[in-house]
Amino acid sequence: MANDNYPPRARRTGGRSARVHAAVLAAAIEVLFEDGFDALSIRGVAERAGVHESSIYRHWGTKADLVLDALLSRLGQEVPTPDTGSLRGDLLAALRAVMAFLTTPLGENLVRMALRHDLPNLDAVRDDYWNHRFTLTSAILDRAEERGELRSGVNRFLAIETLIGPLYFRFLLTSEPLDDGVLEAVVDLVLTGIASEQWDSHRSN
Amino acid sequence: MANDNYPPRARRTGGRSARVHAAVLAAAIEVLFEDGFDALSIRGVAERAGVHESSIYRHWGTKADLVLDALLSRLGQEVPTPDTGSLRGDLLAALRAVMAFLTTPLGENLVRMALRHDLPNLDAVRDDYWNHRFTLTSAILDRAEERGELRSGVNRFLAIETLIGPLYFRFLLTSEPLDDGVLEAVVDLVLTGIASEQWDSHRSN
DNA sequence: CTCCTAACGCGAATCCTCTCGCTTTAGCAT
DNA sequence: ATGCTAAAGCGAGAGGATTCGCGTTAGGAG
Repeated sequence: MANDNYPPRARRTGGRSARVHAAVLAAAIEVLFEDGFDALSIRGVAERAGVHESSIYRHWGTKADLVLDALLSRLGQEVPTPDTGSLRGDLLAALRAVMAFLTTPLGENLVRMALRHDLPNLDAVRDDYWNHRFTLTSAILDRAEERGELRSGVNRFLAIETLIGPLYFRFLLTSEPLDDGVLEAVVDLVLTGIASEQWDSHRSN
Repeated sequence: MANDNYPPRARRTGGRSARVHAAVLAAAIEVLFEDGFDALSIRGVAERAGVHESSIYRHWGTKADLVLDALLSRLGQEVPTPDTGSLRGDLLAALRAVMAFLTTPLGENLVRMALRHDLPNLDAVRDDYWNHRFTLTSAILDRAEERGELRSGVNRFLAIETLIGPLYFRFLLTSEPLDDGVLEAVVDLVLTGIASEQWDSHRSN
């Protein structure tokens, strides 16, 4: 491969391509929210978008990739990170926001897509997302520490995982309802736990 | 429907049917562990089992149902519930057992199947499983309470969820490694949390 | 030992996913 | 405007899931 860098011909991202791209994503979201992932067929999306099937396969390769991209294209609005003035209030509000997101068609579909392990490019996206979310949630703990509400040296990562974990556990694996009482209980449990110096051996923050 | 209860003709569960049934499940497990769920085809399983494709469809209906049944048929050995003498030791051992199970082909496949929401009969199976597991794990807390290591009134359900949740969260949604240090940290966090009387408002055990 | 019929074997047919090679349209650089 | 060619349209085709109707085999009850 002596000459690998030909002058790369200009990609065509505007005009027809952009139109097709947008129409397909919009149609995919529609079908997905109406009928669900299993019932979504590429042919159906193609027809609804007024586009040929093979165009979809050329651009996205597989049904899963298409749906993932469609969902991500809608992930504009963040799950908010609140500032209520107290650590407990902030954590509770944050968990409520997660719960609200999960009970959304977008949220539920996104989480279920994130569970797949057959999408090579998904790993990077997922890691980015969680890093972002952990950073945002860490701010809650930072503020509490500045306020003197939380001692220093608390491993944010583990604390946040212990808050979020039970929530996703219920949502994904259990038929138990996800009510507000559970959120409060988990918050109080973790709050007490991280307040103790017994936990200092697990810093590694 | 005046006469709904005909004398039900005897089902044929022995002989050839039993042979076919067993051969299919065995073949399904083999293919599943060798090639994974996506690569498993009904035709392949049928051929390996020396059985006709339509027999599989008649008995199981869908690929997902077949795989679920095959996995459940192997779920003989329980995840052990240890008795180390201390609450911390028991909980740690229990989480280690869960982790060990998850890193097993059987365990991982089973969990991923449990996430599906397109299997109508799965819900009951899953609920049974978790009830069973929660009962077993509750025994750890019961013993600790008898030993005087744990105050009374602790909501076992929530405590166990908070222990297990972060584990599954990492396993399913994060690329973070699931090492022993995490388990210890979670156990210590929950242990401190449930020891506090601040948590008494969330009994409802 | 003998029926009755449940469960199996067989193959056609439908509906998708996904791939390919070829033709046509239409961005974009000049 | 005009040419180059990326990206879209089109249709054939392989392969797997799932369904059905029909003929055959072999449990199991009497």
